[in-house]
Amino acid sequence: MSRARDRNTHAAADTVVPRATVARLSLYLRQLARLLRQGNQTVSSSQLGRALGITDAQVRKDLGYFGQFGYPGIGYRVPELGEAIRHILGTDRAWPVALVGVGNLGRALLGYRGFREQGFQVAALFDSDPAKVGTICEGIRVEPLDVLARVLAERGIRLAIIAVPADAAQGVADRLVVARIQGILNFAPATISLPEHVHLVGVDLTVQLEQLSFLIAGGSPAAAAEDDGS
Amino acid sequence: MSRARDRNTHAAADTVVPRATVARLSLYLRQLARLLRQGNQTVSSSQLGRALGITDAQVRKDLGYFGQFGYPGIGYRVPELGEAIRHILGTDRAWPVALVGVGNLGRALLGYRGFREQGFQVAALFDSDPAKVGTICEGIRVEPLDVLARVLAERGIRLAIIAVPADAAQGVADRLVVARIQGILNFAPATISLPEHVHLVGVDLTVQLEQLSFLIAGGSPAAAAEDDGS
DNA sequence: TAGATTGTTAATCGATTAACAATC
DNA sequence: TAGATTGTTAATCGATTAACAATC
Repeated sequence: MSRARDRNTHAAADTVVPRATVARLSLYLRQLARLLRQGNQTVSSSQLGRALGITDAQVRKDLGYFGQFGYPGIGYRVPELGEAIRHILGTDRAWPVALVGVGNLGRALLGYRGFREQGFQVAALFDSDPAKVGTICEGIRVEPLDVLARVLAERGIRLAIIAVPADAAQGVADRLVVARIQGILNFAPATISLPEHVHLVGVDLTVQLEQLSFLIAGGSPAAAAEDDGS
Repeated sequence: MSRARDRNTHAAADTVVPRATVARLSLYLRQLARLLRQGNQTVSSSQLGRALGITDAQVRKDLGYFGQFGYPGIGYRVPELGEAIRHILGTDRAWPVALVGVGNLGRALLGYRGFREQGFQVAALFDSDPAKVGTICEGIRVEPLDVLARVLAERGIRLAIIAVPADAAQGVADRLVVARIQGILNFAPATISLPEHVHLVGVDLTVQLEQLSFLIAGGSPAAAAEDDGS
């Protein structure tokens, strides 16, 4: 379809892509959306990098893992590169996801517009609390964990979000694995272990919070030793 | 006080600690809490590493940035190491934080127990929506952004959480900087830029979600090129 | 003492950056 | 054509792992 796509579009099948590269792909996509809104038709690796605080070489290297998308002397065509990245990330499709845990955090995630914008649609809700089972949130009935496997299969769900308390997280993960889940986004502040073939991405607020605390509490080993000066 | 603390407890003042090391410190702390609950008095670097899926050398190296906490032949004393890490992370103190943006996500964060458990206490709420200003959430009055500087100073707040829409994030960040904030935890899916001296930790759900999508959509460059084979 | 385990230095691995021929 | 910018290889940088003398 697009010119760049016609060209050599994949590296060797066994090339390993660093996680950091995939994370930056999301940032490129976000910046491309902004550029498109502003009416820019092309962008160079150095412009893209400058906006995100990374080098131009990094931008080109990241994209280079997936193919050739640019035009020497010109740069990248904004709409075309956006489409290509969306395809790489798999966000050019709709992903139905299951949300396990309809507590405080779970309900907030359910109301989070960003999910739908990114092509993720919560298609099933689960909770272990009998008082919550049967209630309706955002139009979806809360199901008990027993029917996990059946519901996932019926609704073609391959992704799950865990938003349960830390001590319940591993148990839920195990049940999701049995129900043949393929990827888990874990919000519980817990280290969970999974078989190789199930992908895990963790959003650990505790860790992030402690990072920040560390940074402002002093941040250097010396400061940690010096103690309460001030 | 404790024996380990008496010994050489800090590296050279200019040693740079990798962010990844700080993140792992949080995981060590979490595992130590579990061990303590189970009644373990000591733990070795290899036990700690095995529980978290990292090498024993990594554990010792991470701790080595901050001092000597172990006992050759024995390992680490669980309560003592826990205390030491809490001190390094700065979570042995209470941190009052400001929460900007009392929407869906903001209110969920407000109700999140994990914050308080980690020593963070939301001590001020802000929102730009006049309809929300003056309302009370969890016992705290929502203030307008105009009074940011005064309220932060009055309540001794050095940390802020941004939970506003993406297009408002940079503006809020700028106002926080003017109000002399020292660290920001940003939940808005936006790249924000700050002066050097203000610390930033981002929790970017979009990026995490796209990571997961990438992993299950294929994950390899080849899969991205192969297209819809399923 | 013998066995276990630390703290730390050296070796390895992987990711970022620089450089530049090829291309528009 | 001259100027700009890519894709990619080589050089650099930083983080992880291995190894081992010192210590309990």
